[in-house]
Amino acid sequence: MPHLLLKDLPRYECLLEAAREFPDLDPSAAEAFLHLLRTSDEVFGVTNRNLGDHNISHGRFGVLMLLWRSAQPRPVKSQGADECLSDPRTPAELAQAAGVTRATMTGLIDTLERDGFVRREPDPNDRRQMSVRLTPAGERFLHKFLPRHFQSIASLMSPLTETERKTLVRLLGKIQQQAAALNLRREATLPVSVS
Amino acid sequence: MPHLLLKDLPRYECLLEAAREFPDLDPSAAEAFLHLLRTSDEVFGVTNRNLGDHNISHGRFGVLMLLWRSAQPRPVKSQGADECLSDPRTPAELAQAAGVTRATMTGLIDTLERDGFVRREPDPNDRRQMSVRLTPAGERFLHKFLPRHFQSIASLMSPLTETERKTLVRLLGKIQQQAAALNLRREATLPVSVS
DNA sequence: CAAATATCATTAGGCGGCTAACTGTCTGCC
DNA sequence: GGCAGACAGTTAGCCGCCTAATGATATTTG
Repeated sequence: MPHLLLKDLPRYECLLEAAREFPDLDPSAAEAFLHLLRTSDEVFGVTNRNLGDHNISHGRFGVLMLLWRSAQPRPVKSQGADECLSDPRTPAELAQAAGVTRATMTGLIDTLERDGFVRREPDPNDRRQMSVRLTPAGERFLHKFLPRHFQSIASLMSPLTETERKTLVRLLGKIQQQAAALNLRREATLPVSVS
Repeated sequence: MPHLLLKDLPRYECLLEAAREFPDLDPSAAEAFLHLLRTSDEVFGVTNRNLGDHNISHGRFGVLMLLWRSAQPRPVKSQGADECLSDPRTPAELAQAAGVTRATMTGLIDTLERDGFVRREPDPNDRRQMSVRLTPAGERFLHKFLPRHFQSIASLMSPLTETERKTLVRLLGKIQQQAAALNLRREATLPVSVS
């Protein structure tokens, strides 16, 4: 299920050698970069295989999770301040929460509806909008699948101690912040030169 | 360019709460898992945008890199033991090195050839095989693009010190090994039950 | 030597990303 | 009240990933 390339990562000495030809190449940065993409790809593959056994993809699973969270009755403190996350129900909200375009969400909901996990209902107040909901079958699927999913994640991270996990999250956070900053800077500069 | 979902990660307290309902959920493992996928997706997006400016995708770029490495004259120590990596030339070798299927590689080479970066040539010894080579245009593209690419990577990793980069690579390595082990175990057990 | 098997590249069809363009509906402003 | 613009969802078309099947060619083996 890989989404990107370079199965065999170049050894560090090779990066050093290549850096002689390309002064912009920072070997330790490149090493971290390659390992990050490679590892996440491998991890993605593991969970994707589990999902594949149940004929579901990562994207569809994400939608089900968002809808499931919305469907929870929120027993206590239901009106107390902001909950953990809001309750997306419309395709646009789901797309926003999932980090995907609305067009893509349309496709995901299409297949989920076809497979009976989800139902579209027109919104009585705003006839532009739809309301998407989990069906009982969708809920049954999640209850059956989630324990297995969580076990996979726990197994994947089992080689790391609690401290190491915190360290990993902290380092990843720094990269994430930098990536977001770079993306923002592009969005700020590009639209001027486009069109 | 995201490939997976969950733009807004759940806060740690939410994971703790959810863990009460699902005993299999290990909160720190789930946190690390989500951050890993999210971060790599963001990083992927940054480099993919740079590539997109030049009308090239990550997958195609990987193929060009593999071919470029093959085309290098290897000035010194050219016969001395194993080089950094071997020299894939046929679609099957490229697919193997890139970690995609041969069918996918056919598609990648199709578009690269259409855009003039690559050329297919029949192998005179084995008429089943093709030989894929960089064109001068492909080489020119790499020489123009690589410095920019390396700068992006260096910028992405700039918030991390050398020590932190080593730590990150070490922790990722542990996860990668575990993921590979899980994938292998599946491959060992599944084929028995299949067909 | 011929038949079975393996291997190479490709094709066909599905899925899930994307962008761009379209349709219908609401909103805000004159 | 009516129209311009914003917004929701969809559609169409491209790309890259997959699996499965196909046809051509090598290789192994009886």
